[in-house]
Amino acid sequence: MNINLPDGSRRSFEGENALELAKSIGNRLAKAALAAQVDGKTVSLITPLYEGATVKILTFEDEAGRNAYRHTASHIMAQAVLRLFHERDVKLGIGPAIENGFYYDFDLNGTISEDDFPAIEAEMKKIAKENHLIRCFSMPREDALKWADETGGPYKRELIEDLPEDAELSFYEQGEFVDLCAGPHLSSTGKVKHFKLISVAGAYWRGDEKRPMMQRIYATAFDTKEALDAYIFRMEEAKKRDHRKLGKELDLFSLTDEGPGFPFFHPKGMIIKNELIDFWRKVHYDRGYEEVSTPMILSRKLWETSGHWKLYRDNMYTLVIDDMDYAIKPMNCPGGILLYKRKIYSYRDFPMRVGELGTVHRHELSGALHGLMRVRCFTQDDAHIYMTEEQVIDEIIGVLDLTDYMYGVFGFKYRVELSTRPEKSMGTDEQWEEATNALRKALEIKGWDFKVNEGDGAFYGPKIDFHLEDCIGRTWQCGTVQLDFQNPERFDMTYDGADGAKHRPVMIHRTVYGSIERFIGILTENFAGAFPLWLAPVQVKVLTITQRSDDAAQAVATKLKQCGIRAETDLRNEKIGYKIRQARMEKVPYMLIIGDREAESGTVSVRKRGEGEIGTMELRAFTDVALGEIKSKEIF
RNA sequence: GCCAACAUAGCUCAGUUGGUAGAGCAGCGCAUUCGUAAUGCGCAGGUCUAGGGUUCAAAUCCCUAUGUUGGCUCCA
Repeated sequence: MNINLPDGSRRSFEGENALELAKSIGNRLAKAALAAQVDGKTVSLITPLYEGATVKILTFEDEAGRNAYRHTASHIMAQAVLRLFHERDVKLGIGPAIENGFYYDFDLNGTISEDDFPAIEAEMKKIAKENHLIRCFSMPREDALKWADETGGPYKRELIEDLPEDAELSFYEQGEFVDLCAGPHLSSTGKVKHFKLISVAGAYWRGDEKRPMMQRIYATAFDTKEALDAYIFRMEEAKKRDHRKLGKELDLFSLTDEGPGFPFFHPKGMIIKNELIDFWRKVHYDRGYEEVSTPMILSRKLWETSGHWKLYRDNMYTLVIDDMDYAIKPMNCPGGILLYKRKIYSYRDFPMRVGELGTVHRHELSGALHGLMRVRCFTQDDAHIYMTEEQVIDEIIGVLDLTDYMYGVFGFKYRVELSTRPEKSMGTDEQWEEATNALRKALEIKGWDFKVNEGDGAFYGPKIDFHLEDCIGRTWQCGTVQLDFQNPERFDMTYDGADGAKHRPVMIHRTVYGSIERFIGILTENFAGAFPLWLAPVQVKVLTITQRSDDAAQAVATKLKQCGIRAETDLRNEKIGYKIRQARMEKVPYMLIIGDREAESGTVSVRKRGEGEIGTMELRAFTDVALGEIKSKEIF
């Protein structure tokens, strides 16, 4: 048979499938081969090839190869669960490969716990060792439904029913186990060698909270033991950077049982928060933003006008004052709009950029709370931009540039998503269409890659979201740009146009940090607590070797503070090694060590975080370096 | 909110099959005055998350509540 290889070359070989092709190319490739890509479609290695096809052999290096490997591992896991718990009426859900692993959803009597993992893993090893051939076949719809009723179960039946009439219903079989599955899979169970079950969790069937809750087993699989061990080690290491752990160790913030989801900021955490705010103010002032502040509590009437009372009620904390209903603000916009309405605007005032560091309260579900990442009280670095329709694209681009610039200062990579109309929303389809297109167009002009997130917009408009990663790769939405055609109408906002007539302004809601709390969480994890100098709560620690140098050390610290550098002294009667160790654990960027020699010559011995001793110098030389580093917001 | 697991000193954690609570670090005191990741000795510190129940006896077993963790849902 003749086929084309990805590099464009043609190849003839004896045989009919990709496995035989791989063997003809080389033994190592045949061993590493997991699946094949035939004219762009991923298939099993034993799927027959056809004359003239372009074929790429997939290994664990390829995403599609990894997915096939892990998908097969998930079938092996399901097979093991069926064997072990056959008396518990196991019904299968779905079991896909995901980033870094795979899962399978089960519905069964009783619960699966982590205590069951060793038995499941042992059974999986057995199934792998039995080395069942994995065969793909398809069934007519009628037979497939019959299969579902007899063995597949109600969830599989639902999946079959939801597939289009003309869809091919493919099944994969390994030993006694058969599953409805689009595939592709490895050629046999023996190819799956290194796997580990990670956790069990509840998961609603098809992600719908009104449907039954399944038990999901998360697991991972790799092609070599080394890769599996390395992954497990990496995850363990990553957990050491968890902001909840570092927040406690570095004394930045805390959460108490008395206020679930309501964070407390300690003095050191407050320094970081204030530095972020100072930076934010400077950047926004430079870009033509003004700053306002609106009240925490406003009346029900306002929230009815804005639509929150109807569409956001479950998340609002309400209270009664003088027999009238009020709500603690869950968003800043309605208050901001009241400010807008205090006077009459001209088109000449536009675009008008109004910022607000607004603290909002939202009743988030208890199970959703997560350190500083998901809280019930947080400060948004909000801003509302009022403009004419012609100014919309430029203003969106301005916000995208601003966000890109600010994230760049922290060295963050981010992912962009465009979120469209949700079910609970207001406005006409045309308005949504127009607003969504404006956002899309701005992204296209920037030439940025973005993912469309259907139905994830705010209830008053579509949005562009910026997502940042935490220590173990979970992403959190931070910055957002939301286009709002609704509120200007609901609040009857106007401006005077060049034609002398009243016009409706367009409104953008936007944040860069998103929530200062969440951003601090992301910062902490990304820097593993070793904040760049400008953010470090303690920038310099002055350590003495003996108490003879106390006066000199105190003089140095005073001088540093006069220069605007956050300095602390450690004058305890302890050995220098002990003080250094402690300052290192506190991740202080610079240590200045003062002994008799330095005290006498008026110098400081400098230790830099991550580098160790960098030499003895005049204090003035050190402050020049430090102040330069602070000013430039150097990351490393 | 839902599913599961967990909750012991300021922190990190021990605590066998139920027999009445322990370590390290941190803190305090004393000695030591030391040159780049831990000086020694001593002292103090806990209604074992809360409330019920079983038992002669509960940190340990059972219920309930609260909180936390991993997910689902949701979201900045």
